Amino acid sequence: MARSMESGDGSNGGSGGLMVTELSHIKELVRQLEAHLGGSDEFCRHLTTEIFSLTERSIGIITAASSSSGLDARKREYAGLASPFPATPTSDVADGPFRSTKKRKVMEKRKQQVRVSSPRGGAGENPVDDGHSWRKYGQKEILGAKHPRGYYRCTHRHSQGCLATKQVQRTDEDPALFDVIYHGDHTCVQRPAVAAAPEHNPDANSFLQSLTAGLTVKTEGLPALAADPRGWSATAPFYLSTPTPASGCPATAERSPYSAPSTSENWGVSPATSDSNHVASYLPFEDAGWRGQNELQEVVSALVAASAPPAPAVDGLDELLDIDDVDIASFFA
DNA sequence: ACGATTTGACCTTC
DNA sequence: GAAGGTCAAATCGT
Repeated sequence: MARSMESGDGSNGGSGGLMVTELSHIKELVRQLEAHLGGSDEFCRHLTTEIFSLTERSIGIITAASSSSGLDARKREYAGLASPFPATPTSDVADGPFRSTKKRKVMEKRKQQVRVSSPRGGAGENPVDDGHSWRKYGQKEILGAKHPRGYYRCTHRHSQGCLATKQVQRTDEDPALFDVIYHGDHTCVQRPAVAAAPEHNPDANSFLQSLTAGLTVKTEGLPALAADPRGWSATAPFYLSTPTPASGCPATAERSPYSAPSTSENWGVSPATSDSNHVASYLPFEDAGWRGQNELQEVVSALVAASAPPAPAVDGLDELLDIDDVDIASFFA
């Protein structure tokens, strides 16, 4: 979908309208579903409400992205949707790529926060491979957090001056989930080994088909991920991300928008054996075209999470319900 | 031997 | 001074 939204250099022009139409259709179907459900199943009703809200939100995002310059959307992305945490105070000022002292590194301002699951359902030490090769350079116990935060920088930092970094921290509430904060853009060259599956999705129907595929994979391959209590999106195990303008750095370039990985073990992992040849599988940050797409990704991811059947455990359901009440309210605040 | 990880020290910001 | 981010020597894995 992201790809269909891309429509050249990030304008969301043509296909956006189609998508809005299709999303409106989803809305209507959900409304009908809700009507059919009556009062029979509270959880199902909750889900329909959730899906309805997210669909509306998606429409809003598409509309906004296609009618406005990127600034506002990006501000929103940083301020509310993606990052519940205050911006790193030291990250505002640009600086040279290298320094000679131990002066604190000044990060690029661009920042993206996502939540990812462990590829082994929580057993893995690290979240799923995001397609870039990272080198760990530090770990720190964080006050109030149960798990330490790992600091990673791009493997090609020295060879290519790539300044991308990320911080990975296991969430307190669910050890299977990781909070990943990305700083800076990859400027390194990491040639994608494969450009998986659907090459292009020209219209919203493709988007919906792929969304369905994503839902299936999500449901079958991984434990249900509840919508986040703090308004995070649970990053679904499929790629909704998107290709960036052709002029972008190869590391951030092409990938099919949502090639659904087949298992929880291998999704997002490059088939290449060399760590420097990872597929640019999902791109937490990028220019123009990504802006609104990312928001939509979050929306769809959350939609997927909300649509996934809850784990058998009953308490999970209660938690989910509580969480989503807050989440929904925040959407329209 | 080389690259990645670990970990304590150091640095910056608040 | 506390907390978070980074450095770099030591260590580990291949």
